[in-house]
Amino acid sequence: MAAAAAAAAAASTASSISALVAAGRLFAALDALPPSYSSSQVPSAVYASLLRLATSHRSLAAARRIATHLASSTAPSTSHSFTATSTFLFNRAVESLAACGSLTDARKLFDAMPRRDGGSWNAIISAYSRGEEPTEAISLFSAMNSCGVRPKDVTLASVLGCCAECLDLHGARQLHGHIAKRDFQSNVILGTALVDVYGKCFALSEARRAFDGIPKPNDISWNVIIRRYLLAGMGDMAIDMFFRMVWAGVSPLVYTVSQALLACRDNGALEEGRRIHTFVLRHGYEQHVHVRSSVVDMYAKCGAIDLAQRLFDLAPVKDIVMSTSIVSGLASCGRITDAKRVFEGMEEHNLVSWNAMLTGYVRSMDLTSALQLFQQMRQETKELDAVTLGCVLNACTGLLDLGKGEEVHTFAFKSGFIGYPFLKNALLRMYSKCGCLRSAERLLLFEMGSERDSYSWNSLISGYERHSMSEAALLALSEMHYEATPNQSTFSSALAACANIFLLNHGKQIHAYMIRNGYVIDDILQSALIDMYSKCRLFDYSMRIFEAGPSQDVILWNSMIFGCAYNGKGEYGLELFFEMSKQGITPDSVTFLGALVSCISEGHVGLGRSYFTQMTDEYNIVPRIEHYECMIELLGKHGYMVELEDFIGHMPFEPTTAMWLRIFDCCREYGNRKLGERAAQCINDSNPLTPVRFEIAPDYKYCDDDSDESMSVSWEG
DNA sequence: GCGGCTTGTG
Repeated sequence: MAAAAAAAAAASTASSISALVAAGRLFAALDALPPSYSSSQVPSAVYASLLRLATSHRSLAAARRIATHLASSTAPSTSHSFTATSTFLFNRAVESLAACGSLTDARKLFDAMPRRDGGSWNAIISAYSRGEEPTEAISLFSAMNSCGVRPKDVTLASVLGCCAECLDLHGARQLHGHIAKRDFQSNVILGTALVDVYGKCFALSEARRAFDGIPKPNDISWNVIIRRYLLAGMGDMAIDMFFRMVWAGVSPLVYTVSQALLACRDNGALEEGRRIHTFVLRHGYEQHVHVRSSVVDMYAKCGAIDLAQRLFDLAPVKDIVMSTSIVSGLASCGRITDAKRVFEGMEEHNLVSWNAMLTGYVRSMDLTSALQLFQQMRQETKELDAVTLGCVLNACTGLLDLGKGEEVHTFAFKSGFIGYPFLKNALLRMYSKCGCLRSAERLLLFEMGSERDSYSWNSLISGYERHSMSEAALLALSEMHYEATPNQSTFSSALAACANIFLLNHGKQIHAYMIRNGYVIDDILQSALIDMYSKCRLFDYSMRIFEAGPSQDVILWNSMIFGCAYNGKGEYGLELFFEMSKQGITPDSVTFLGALVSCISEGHVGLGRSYFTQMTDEYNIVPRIEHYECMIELLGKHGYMVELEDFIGHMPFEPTTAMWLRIFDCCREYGNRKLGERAAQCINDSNPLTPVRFEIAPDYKYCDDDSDESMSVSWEG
């Protein structure tokens, strides 16, 4: 009779709790729970519904009350009374505590359970894997295996996710073993999770094997392998997989189409990009704004800028992303004015579009405009980031403006953007180029730590090389070896360093090292080798390298023309100069410099003058200081003093002190007093502490254009 | 989920 009454009371308690739960009144329902010391039992369905409600309210307090109630009323100290039902409820409580934010509570409850099943392990492992402690999830997984509990597919999937997060390749391989043992390989979700974890750990061949092991990969599986290839920098494989996917009859996700187009962009794969574009049009993907943007971006970056521009003009909606793609595309192929027009026509600008325009100016070497745009940007927006600062730094680097570069450094430090490694690299490069090698060293050695990479070392090495510290450059190369892989840039600077100090054997060793290790000797390396061998007087070697790769690259020809000049074969250099124009290769300012140098050594004054005219008038190349120096040398060395005076009179700037010194010497040699005294005056103005005095050399060479001088020469020791 | 981001030759 009493038992029946108790049962009835319990039933009524249960139904009133259920009603409160149904009404969503969590705490009222909790208050209705019978005291845990009473003998009245709460049905498991009620606990379960309470826990669900606590979880949906994310109420840790509620979850704790339920867990405590559950623990005391199931009396876990007597493990024989701990039934499968209790285990089930405890598992739900563990999940709920974790979902409400307390991994600690979940873990305490899990540890207190006298009996656990696969679900318990799964609950706690999933909790850790969703929380911030993937490593703990992995070690719990090992503990579970030691207890002889066989993992379920969901557990394996969540632990795989943890391995991906910690880049735990070893763990992933072990899980792969479990998956194979349990014959879960045909499970497409697990198979895909495996591909993802291998891919994240950059073990792409294992990722591919796992992918190939999935009997029927779905769109997500394909998406994962394509994305992983792309993120690992293997764009060619990503593109290949995209076509295989289409071939296999699986419809790509919109996201996957964008990824494939990105891969084409990164690889400069215009042809494949075109094919994907056709696919996009045929299958209606062009309605997705992301895909359309990616198509435009792909064309813009693969050199089909006109096509990109046409698609852009036709686009019904020109959003900020697509416009930014066009701006950067136009700027990167030198059409900076067009880029500016699109940029100024945009309805709105954001950080990325400002940065794109800034980068455009920097790439076009219009550095003053870059700095002006930065000023404008500062006025119009408060936003700025590490990329912005990197652009400004690059402008400072190009202008060799150390002062402004240091200002950016200070700002980057104060604003915290210096935390971006690539910005530290930009700083390092700025200091290196500006010849401030001490600051560059300090940055690399003491402030970059593990962040330094081949970019950092390359900047330092090339800085040393450019600033006559060739030994330091080679020393840095050997130190770099311990922590970063040298690349083509590294070797071209190192070869230049060898050339500077005539370290032929060292240069040969670098050459051999590159061949042994399968480095591609591209045009720039080839020209560095030509330069090194010809400066070290191994003219035959440099000729052999020049002739080995028939190249259209003007740099290679430039190096060879200079190589001839170093080896007293100016005539041959001039033949090469003639030959290259015959082959349709456009000479650049350096080519003309080489031609002028050859004319100097061979005494072809008239030819040199006509090259100078040709350069400015036909090729619209603005002569640099070096060209003017060459012309002064050409005319002065061979005694064309009237022409020399005329030439410097027509220069757009006053000759530099170095030029005046050379002119001074030539005037002494050829007995030109008027110009010589003017030179002396200029030299003394700029260097008053060690004045020079003009005197005609006693053995001066007579020059008929200068007749005002007789033999009234005085010579003081 | 699309856009901006560093190293090399004379």
